Amino acid sequence: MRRCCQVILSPTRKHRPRKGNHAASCFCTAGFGLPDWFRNPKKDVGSIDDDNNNDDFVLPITYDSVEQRSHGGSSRPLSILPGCSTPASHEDAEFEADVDEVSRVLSSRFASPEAIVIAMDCCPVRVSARMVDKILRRFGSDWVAAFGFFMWAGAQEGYCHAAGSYDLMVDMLGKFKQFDLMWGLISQMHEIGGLVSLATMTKVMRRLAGASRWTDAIEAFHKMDRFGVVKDTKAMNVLLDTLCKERSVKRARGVFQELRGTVPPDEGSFNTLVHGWCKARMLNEARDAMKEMEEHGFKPSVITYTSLIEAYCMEKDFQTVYAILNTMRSKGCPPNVITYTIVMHALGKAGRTQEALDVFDRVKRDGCVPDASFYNSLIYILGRAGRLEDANSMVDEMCRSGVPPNVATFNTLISAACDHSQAENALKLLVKMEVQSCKPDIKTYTPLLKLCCKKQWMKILLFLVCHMFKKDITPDFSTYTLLVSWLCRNGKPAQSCLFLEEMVLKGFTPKQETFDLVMEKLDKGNLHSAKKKVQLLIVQAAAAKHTGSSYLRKDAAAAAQNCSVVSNTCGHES
DNA sequence: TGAAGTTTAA
Repeated sequence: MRRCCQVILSPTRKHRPRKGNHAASCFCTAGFGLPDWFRNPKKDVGSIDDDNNNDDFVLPITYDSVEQRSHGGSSRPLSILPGCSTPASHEDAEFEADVDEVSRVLSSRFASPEAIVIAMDCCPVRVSARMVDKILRRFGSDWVAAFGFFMWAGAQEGYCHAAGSYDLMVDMLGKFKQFDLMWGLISQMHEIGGLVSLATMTKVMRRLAGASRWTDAIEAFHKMDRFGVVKDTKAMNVLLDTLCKERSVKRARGVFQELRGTVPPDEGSFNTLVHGWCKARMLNEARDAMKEMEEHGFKPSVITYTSLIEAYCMEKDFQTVYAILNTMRSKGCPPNVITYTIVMHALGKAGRTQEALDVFDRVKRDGCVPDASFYNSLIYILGRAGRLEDANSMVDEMCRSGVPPNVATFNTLISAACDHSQAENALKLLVKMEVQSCKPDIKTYTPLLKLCCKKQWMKILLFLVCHMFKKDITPDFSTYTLLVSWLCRNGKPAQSCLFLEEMVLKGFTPKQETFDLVMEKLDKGNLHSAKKKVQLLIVQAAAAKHTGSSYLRKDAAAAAQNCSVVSNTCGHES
């Protein structure tokens, strides 16, 4: 029997959502909704296992509200459904409608930012800094859409981009390695009138170094006075920190030696270097930097010692760690909550759970006040040791101590619950976040997505993906990679292709092994037409990577039309 | 995000 597995990825004419009823067109008829067990938590979690006779799987194609059809229009369930909130005022409602309208336009794949500018011209919305901010964040993993919108918005009468919006766009172009466009924007900012700040140049330097263009990052520092940004100690420290954090502490030392005659270093400059050497696990150099620090008249501080302690923690040399702690106390530079967090965490990770918990007592004895990160680390250790109840009760202790749990707290708990296959508890925590107005991030979803892939819970996976979109959290490169490979390994190769195509269309270049894995599984499943499509994707991705051009989508969009993992049937074809 | 610490995952 031919099993039909409809996979729709991006909007085609046929599936283009109609205005005003986008929600219903988000999903194919087979239905995606809040799972029953979720509204009825008493139901056995085992029953959420996806019914395998329902393979319809469609990614959300708009960012509009997901419809409430799963509620049957009656009482509102305990819901983390996106789109439930009602705008506070008429103005808010108008804003939300405009944002949805822009999102609808941008969600159709365009060949270039210029094509978006043209398409946007029939979009009657009111541009504001708030809207630009919202759209840039929402399309944070789609630079073509974001930049097209940004150019269009900047050309609207009565509106000028704020410096902060420019910085956001600069950062995004840098994130996607569109450095020519990035520099073009910087020039524009400068010509308009002094909009380039150290904040702007910080993003430039960090993105360049992040792309292993260390020399360009240093060059950017040298030429920043052309844009009216002063090359002072603060600016130098940013460059040093950037180089250290982006795997090039030796270049940082070079820059430091070169600049020392013109830019006076401060305590921060030395601490940055010490930390850089420590992270690179080059302890002799770290100690040398500490000596040099003292020669310059700066005493090593709690920050300096903490960096050193962290390095010995990485070496699992706890004897030296305890010795440094004693030195600190004797020198009148006692460890603080950050120092203790590092030590406790390292002990926990090394499996020395009890010793780690003893640090908690020491902290209290020292009169040191635990903060959220400290508690989060403690929760992580308890979760790792399988003590989930203790981990959860730690949240109560946090609240009692006046330290409210934050995203990382929930993420840690959710991750621990998922690790122990406690899906229901994990999802309850997601609800609790919503109730406590704690905004989830990508790390909130990753363990949940992983669990869904493992268990083949396709409906819940889709539910979560929609929930993410509504919260303006789009999968990043590693999340896409993980979704593709997990689905593949867990018997859902067709669904895996969806994410693979989405990934390529968004301008990410999947790793060769990701392609290889998908091809292998499609081969095994005799999914020949899907295989052809993936072969096309490989070509597209390679072409996009090679040209690095902003027009990569011209091919991608055209290929998507033909290749159509879009509105297509990948069944067994033999 | 960024002079030190916590959460994903290969």
